[in-house]
Formats: sequence, C-alpha cells, structure tokens
Amino acid sequence: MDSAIALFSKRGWSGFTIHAVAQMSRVSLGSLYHHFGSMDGLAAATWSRSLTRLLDALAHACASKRTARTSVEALVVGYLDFTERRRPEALFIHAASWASFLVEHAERLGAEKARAFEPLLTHFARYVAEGAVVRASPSMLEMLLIGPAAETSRRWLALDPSIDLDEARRVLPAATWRSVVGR
Amino acid sequence: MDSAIALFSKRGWSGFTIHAVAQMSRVSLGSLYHHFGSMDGLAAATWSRSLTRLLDALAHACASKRTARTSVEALVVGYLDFTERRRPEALFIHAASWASFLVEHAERLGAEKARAFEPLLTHFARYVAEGAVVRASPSMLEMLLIGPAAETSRRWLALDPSIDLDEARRVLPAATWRSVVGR
DNA sequence: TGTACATCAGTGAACGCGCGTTCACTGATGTAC
DNA sequence: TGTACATCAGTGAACGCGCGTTCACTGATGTAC
Repeated sequence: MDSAIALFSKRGWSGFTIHAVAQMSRVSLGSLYHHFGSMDGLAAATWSRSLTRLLDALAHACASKRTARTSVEALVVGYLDFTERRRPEALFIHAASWASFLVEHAERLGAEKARAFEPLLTHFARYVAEGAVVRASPSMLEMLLIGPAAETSRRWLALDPSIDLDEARRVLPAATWRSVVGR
Repeated sequence: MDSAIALFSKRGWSGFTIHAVAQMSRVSLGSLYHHFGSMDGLAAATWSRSLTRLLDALAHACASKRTARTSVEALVVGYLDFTERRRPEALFIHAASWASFLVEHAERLGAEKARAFEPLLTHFARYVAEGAVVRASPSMLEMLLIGPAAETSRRWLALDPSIDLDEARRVLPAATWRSVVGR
C-alpha cells in the first residue's frame, strides 16, 4: 500500500498499475492477488487506510479542545496540516474520489469511513445540541466545516501556485468559524 | 463532446474510450483524431467547454446583483443549480480534476479558465476594495466562496444519499456570506 | 468558364503495447491422532 | 515424538482483451491563372 501511494504520487494514474506496485514493493503479483483479490481490492484497501488516517488525525486535533470555536479551528488547521505533511496520501484520497473501485467496494468502504468518522460526529454533536453552532443536518455542517479547507487542499495538491497553505491557516479557521457559529 | 460527457456520466472512466465516443457520436475514429489530435485532446476540449459553461453560469448569476451579499448568495445558488441541472457536465468537471490530460494541456486550459473566470473576478473586486468582504487573496476568497458549494456538489454527484441540494440552497448561501463578510 | 492542383475533412481496418488476471506450482506452517 | 495431511503464503511466466493510435485512402472544397 505504501508503494501504491508512492507510485500514484509520482506518476499519477498512468503509473498506478499492479505490475508497478509489485515491482516497487518487491511483492510478487501472485502474492498481491492472494491478499487483495484484485487491483481494485488493493486500491480500495489503500484508499481506506489513507482516509482513516486523515479522519483519525482530525479527531485527534479536536479531541483536546473544549469549546466549539477552538474545535472548529483545530479541525480546519488539522485538515491543512494533514494535506501538507502527508501529501501523497492526501492526494490519493482526493484523486480516487471518482475511481471505479470506490463504487465496487462502496458498502465496505462506507462502513469503514463511518466508523472512523464517528468520534468527530460525537465531538461536534454536543456543540450542535448546545446551539453553539448552526442548526443544520450533520452533512451540511460537515460541508461548511471542511468545504473551504478541502477545496484549498485540492488546489494545493494540484500544484496551483496561487494557493499558500500558510495563508490558508491564517484565514480559513476564523472564516469557517464565522460560517457555522450559532445564533 | 456531448457523447464523451454522456458516456462518462453513464459508465464512468471505464466507458470513457475513444472507440465508445466514435460509436456513440457516429463520428469515425479518424475524424476524431483529425479534429482533436488524441484522446487526451478530446478530453481536454470537453473539459474546457464544460468548465467555461459553469463559469459563465456563475458570472451570469452574479451579473445583475448590486450588493456583496446578494452576489455571494447568487454565486452559491448558481453553483448548486448548475450541479443539479447539468449533472453530467458537473460530474465531468469534478472527476477530471486529476486526469492526465489536465497536466498535459495545463497551459492552454489554464488560459481558457482564466478568461472565463475574469468577469467574476471583476465583479467581486469592487466589494473587496470597498471592504464589504474580507481582505484576503483572491484565491482564498474563492476557496471560501465556492468551498462549501463545491464540496456539497461533489458529494451529491457521488450519490451520497445524505446530501440534499434543497437544504444546501437554504443553508449554504447565508453561511457562506457570514464567512466572507468584512469587518 | 475550364483546368490543374492543393488543402481540408473524413474513413475504418489493422496494429501493437500494456494492462489485469490466471494458474500450476513450491515451500512453510498448522492440525490430528 | 512421529507421520500424514490440510491449509496458507507466496511465485512469476503466460495469456488475452481492449485500448489509443496509425495510415493509406476517398471525396469535397478552395485557389491560381
């Protein structure tokens, strides 16, 4: 899976083949098939592991915060930090959104995502109940919380030179907070 | 290009082949190569046309607005409307973000995007200068303005059942405005 | 207007590369009694 | 402890399908004089 991530990061989809993964990882083709079942299975497992790491990082960033505002700001900064520090994995998470293996393994991947997402849901549920953040469905709240950070990450990962993650860390946390503050 | 969009929308990347486009459009392979040069060229032209349509729709939605707030809200609603009404094209715009043809034709596509983006930049530049919206780089402002709407569109296009575009139209415009309002 | 030629638009069978996948196999480890 | 067998992990050459691309070609349109 490390090789798969590295290959995608270096060569994009065209370098993301099971032959290349076998060669780079020094694991035989047969062994890859023995453990992952198919190329799609390998891709799905890799994607799931990366997404879980992102969600764990976000949950960890919020866990110690005791107010709605500091939690929101930690979430945004955590997202940007993960993007910068784990670039290859962040890239794969975003780029694979429309790949066929996500559809084929949708139910299993969805369950794993839900499990990794649960701590964040619980953490923010309190602030929603208290009225500290806007009353909206969990999904809409999620869109507001991660929308700007996710879009910024995507542009940065796509090498857009006009995106500066340091500026994003200065501007986005407060702006995101303003967008979700209750009342 | 219509066939390319329709094929991608129906069958995803695996159905997006130049043979399939030739068959569906009843244009010969040779003719496609005569006009587009390659499969990548066809994909790039298709992507560019769709993105221009989106940006034109957004510019049109804002053009008649006379205040910062109504402009921001029209932009957000315009994005969501485009996603719903032109689903296949919106899907292709998002899904192609990490395709190889974008890298290969980066400079030409970048120039075309900049041209289509210009009216929006001009429209909002006034509000930035007046201090009606936050002082931040144009890129950061763009992330705040389209981030939540873009993320919502992506999830909806990926068939996430928890995303309701009508709720998004009620919640996101005001929230987005709060995130960018000056002072 | 006619003739000669150049350019452009379009055709589709054929090619060959690279990809995911298969499969008969080896060797190591676990289990029964 | 020894024997027989089953299961699991791992191997890599070989296969065949489907994809992007090529190319020799036809016919229509434009240009020169």
